[in-house]
Amino acid sequence: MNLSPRPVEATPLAHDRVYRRLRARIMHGDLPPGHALTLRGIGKEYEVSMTPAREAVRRLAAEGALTMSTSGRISTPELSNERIEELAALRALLEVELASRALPRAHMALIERMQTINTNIAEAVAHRDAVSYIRTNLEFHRTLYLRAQAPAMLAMAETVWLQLGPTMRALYGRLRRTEPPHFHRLIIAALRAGDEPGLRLAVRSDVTQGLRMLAS
Amino acid sequence: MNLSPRPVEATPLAHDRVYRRLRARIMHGDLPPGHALTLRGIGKEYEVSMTPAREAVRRLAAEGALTMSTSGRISTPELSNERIEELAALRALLEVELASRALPRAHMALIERMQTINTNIAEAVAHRDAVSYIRTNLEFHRTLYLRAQAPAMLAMAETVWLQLGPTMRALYGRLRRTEPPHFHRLIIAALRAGDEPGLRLAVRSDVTQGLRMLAS
DNA sequence: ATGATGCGCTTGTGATCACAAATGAGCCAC
DNA sequence: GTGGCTCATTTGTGATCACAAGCGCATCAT
Repeated sequence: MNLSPRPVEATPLAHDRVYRRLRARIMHGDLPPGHALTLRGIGKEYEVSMTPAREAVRRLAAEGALTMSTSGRISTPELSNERIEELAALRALLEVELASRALPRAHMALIERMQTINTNIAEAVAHRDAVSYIRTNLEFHRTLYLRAQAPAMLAMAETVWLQLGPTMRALYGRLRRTEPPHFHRLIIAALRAGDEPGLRLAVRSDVTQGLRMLAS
Repeated sequence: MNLSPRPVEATPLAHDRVYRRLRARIMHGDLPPGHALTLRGIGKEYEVSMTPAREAVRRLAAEGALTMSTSGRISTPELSNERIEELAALRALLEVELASRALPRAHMALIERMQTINTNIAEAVAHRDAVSYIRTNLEFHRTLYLRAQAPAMLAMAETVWLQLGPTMRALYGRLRRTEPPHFHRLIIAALRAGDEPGLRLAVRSDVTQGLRMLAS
């Protein structure tokens, strides 16, 4: 048996580092729709060669976080209105189910953590910081969904978030919002009350409300 | 403007060929759970170098069609019962919605095509051919869902099929089935009648029935 | 017989390179 | 000025290579 003091920290793998950092930037709306990227540029930025950069890009393209033209040029996607509506419907479908599964497992500590995150969201809104707003908003949802104990379902929801990242940045950039998300309070209230139909409605409303106005 | 007689057939790209052929094999149950693969072996089989083979494998691993050990070894996944049940729930969630969206667009020609496919399924069952059974069964579902005009949703459903491919092979291999799928007839009947609740129930039953017995 | 040990070979990773295609800026003709 | 053409540059693709780590088998001691 191997009892040698093997280092615990796994994955110093180059392509995985690049993938994760790029993924976070895209999901959180750091890049606008249609933004162009190059393999050599990515490699230079993350101090790797083209090979791991290409693997990271390929994976993100497969997940819909990046698009590749017929000639292989890389850019963030510019979604059609039909695609946006479909992704919003997917969010509703998946996240309502995730919330419903998380409800029986949601104890008080979780609800309080969500409330804390909600104040951070309000802060991001006050500072007109689109990236912070998107990131904390997703953190609010993910905190709840982690309790659903449904990793494949959560992964699919995150893939949808990823595809919507650049588009959400474009939305929240031009949307002059002043109040923190209203439906988050309804979600928290439904969680406290153990009200499943109310929770499903609140999540569906929160998810579709913001995205309905994306259809410019 | 470019009026040169450019060849119409796009994508002679090596990594894409490898990806598609591997994906089809996995989705249709050509490989059992836990089957090991190597980059050099794949490259040799499809007459490419390691580079495109690795890109194809990475993409399939990202979609859950392959698993990579901490040391990078490649194999088809061996799913836990919890994961199987979660994927079955995802199938139900997504495919019920897809069927529901396809219903108003399903004209007679589509229903007749589905019926033809259904006879092919019966034939595969009669021949005890697991791969043919899985392939024609998925073709039956995809034919319906294509009418939903929801490409992102269909892509997610196919990702679930992909993850279940090897496991479904293992199931249908040991399951001695004699009759063609019963719920397919209910799906067709609901389509003819324009009965949406009946269609949703039939699809959900068909999807969960086969997978419920996967939990050995 | 059983378990540990050591080693050779297989395997994935990432860098580099040659190549072809496409892009875009500059130039020219009208 | 406007439109089309040309060419240098950028960019993605895929092959090859050096390297390190892991797996598995044979060997050996007990």
